[in-house]
Amino acid sequence: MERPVARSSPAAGDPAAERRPRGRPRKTLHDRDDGNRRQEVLRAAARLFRRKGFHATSTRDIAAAAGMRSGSPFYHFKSKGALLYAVMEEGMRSAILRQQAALADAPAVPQERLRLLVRNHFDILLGPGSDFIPVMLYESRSITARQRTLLAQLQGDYEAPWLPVLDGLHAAGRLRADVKLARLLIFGALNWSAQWYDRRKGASLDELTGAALQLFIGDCP
Amino acid sequence: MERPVARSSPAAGDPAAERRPRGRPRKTLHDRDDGNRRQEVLRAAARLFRRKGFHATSTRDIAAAAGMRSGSPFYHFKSKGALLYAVMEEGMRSAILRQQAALADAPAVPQERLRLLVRNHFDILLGPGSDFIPVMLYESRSITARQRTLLAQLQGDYEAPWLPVLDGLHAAGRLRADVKLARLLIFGALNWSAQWYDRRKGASLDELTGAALQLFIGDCP
DNA sequence: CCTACCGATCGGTAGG
DNA sequence: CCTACCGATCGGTAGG
Repeated sequence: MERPVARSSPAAGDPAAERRPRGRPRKTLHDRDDGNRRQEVLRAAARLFRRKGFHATSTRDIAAAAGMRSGSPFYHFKSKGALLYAVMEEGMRSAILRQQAALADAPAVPQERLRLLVRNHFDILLGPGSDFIPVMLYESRSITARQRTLLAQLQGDYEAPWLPVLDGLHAAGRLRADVKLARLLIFGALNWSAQWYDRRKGASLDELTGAALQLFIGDCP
Repeated sequence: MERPVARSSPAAGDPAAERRPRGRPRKTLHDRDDGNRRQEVLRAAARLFRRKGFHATSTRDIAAAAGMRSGSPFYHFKSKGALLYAVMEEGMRSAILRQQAALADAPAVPQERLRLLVRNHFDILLGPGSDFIPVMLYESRSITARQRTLLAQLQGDYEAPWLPVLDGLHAAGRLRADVKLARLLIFGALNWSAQWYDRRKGASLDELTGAALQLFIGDCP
């Protein structure tokens, strides 16, 4: 949808390309049009949007980070805004898949399911390659209302498995607060970690998960 | 420091000012140079920075919101960045004062002190005129390292009263998690509310406070 | 605080 | 995907 229906034929056979004097650096001689360029643009954008913010990042920054010229990102995405949305959507789809995988072999006891959900959430937010979801969390002002609606559906899918778990803990008396508010407060506690967590120092994700579980559902009895 | 040492004399006596044909709207005939214009710029900036973000807000937007021409904000602030920092610093100084006032007649029991701190935090974050602190929380990427250092000191002052309270709750067994991590998670849960709370619907700040207290220190026994 | 203005940067596009 | 380019906008300033 962001990509033209038909692409021009590959540059192969273009004599100028073979004689190119000092081309920009390429990883290999044959990686052009290998279909990964779009992903590279997406990854570069996620990284820069997270570090500097959407409006502080120029499409030229993104192009340079992906080893392209300034106009080339627009071959893959029809606008800067479409690129931002693509980062967010990709982040959500990946998060949902990873969450489903994490729950696949989970026990039914809500306390352990919550631990898996929290641990997975931290991993999505703070683990390697974790730029996409923070961008979604912190740049939502910059997308259109329609895009926000579409994302809200994916977020609903992501939150769906949390609700029965929290309800179960509430029913068991381990979560005293109103479940609706508790959910919002819990996501806040987790999401905010993207602002302060430093992978190279401090607690591990397991320690973080343990602290969160203790904070939310204690171990009083 | 952001304002020139000496100001030119007031416009009084300037004949052109008296003959001004159709001036931009003024609230009164005598409010020029009344010293409030700087505050109006600051408030307009806080409002716009919060709603649209720092980089998505132009100094022209701010000028218009304050009823000025495009160049005039620079009479009060030497740059857009200085204006952003002024919003953040003003927000922190105000928050510290309000917190001190809230604690002035507080009981010594940690549970009730935490309730006061949380309730006051929500008020600072979500109450009327609450644009300054959200800007500080969500636009910190856009200030310089030196400014971040200065703000960190004010944030330290703000967090200072929380630490003995959390330590007390930990010692009493009401807060099981590591205190350092608990503090970060708690502030996350509270600060994230700026993203979803809607004053016109949903819970009141008292209900929010109650839910937060239940979530963090339960009421198990 | 306004007027008039400047240089720089930016998103985006035509054509190949 | 590059080259060459455009119109718009932006932060900021001189001078009054």
